[in-house]
Amino acid sequence: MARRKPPAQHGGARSEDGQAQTTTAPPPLKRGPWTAEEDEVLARFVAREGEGRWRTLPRRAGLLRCGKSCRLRWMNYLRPDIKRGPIAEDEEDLILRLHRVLGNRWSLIAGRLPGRTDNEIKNYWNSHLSKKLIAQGLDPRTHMPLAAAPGKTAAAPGKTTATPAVVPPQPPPMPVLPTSSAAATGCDSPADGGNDDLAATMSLDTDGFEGFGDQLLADYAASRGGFEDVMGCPMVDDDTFTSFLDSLMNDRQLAADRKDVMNDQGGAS
DNA sequence: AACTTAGGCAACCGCTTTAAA
DNA sequence: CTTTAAAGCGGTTGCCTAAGT
Repeated sequence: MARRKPPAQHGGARSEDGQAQTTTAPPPLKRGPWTAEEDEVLARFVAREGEGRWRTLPRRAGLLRCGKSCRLRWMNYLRPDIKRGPIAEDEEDLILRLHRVLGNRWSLIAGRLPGRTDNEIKNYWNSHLSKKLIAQGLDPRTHMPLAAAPGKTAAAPGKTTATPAVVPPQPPPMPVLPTSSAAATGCDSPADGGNDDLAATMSLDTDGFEGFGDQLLADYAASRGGFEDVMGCPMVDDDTFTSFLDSLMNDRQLAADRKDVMNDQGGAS
């Protein structure tokens, strides 16, 4: 399935990055749904030449698509390791837990679900899981009870009897994310719509919020033998981060960690 | 049976980050 | 150090289909 507005003959030639083009009359790029033939051409080309150099790939492969489109098609559909079929219950549970920790970091979440793409998870979240949380009276962005969200008085749609099952009373901890290329620099960029935005939308005190996550990560990392602290951002390697995530996604561990942190903060501040 | 509405999802857009020149 | 190109990411769009009226 795939639809997009028809070629639209780009109102002013633009590159795949949306930047103005100055070069001479490029062939009109095809847009919209991919055909089986195009899929085959792309798959065969990538199998032969490997991934990368997406910008020049269409020309080399003989496709009338922009490189971005080729990359997306490959990443989200043609890659051989992509898992097909509905999201399993355990996968759904994992997504929920990861989202509670990571927020809308779809690529990071997808990285922990082998065979699933960020796009797939994002779509699944928006169409299924967010509604599921709302039905449980939880804010899908914060995983906090809707009624308790500051500035919001409205209860869940089906408010009356549908009280949330088990509600974590604290905000999700937000560690620095050193995994994957995008997060390789450690500190989250305020401009990437990541944790800072999330913190803001959670209407939480930012310092307390960050302190909470950092403190939790610090405690954890310390228990693992410590870590560097660069520019105020704890830096951990991928293994540590993975373990950290694992621990966060273990409810009992999470509860214990949170209790410790809350005790620390309650007594210190 | 015909029409309307809502859900699902692939693809595109715009922006940021990273790497190379 | 600055500029530019390439890649990656999250948000959004819009079509198809199923469900509802």
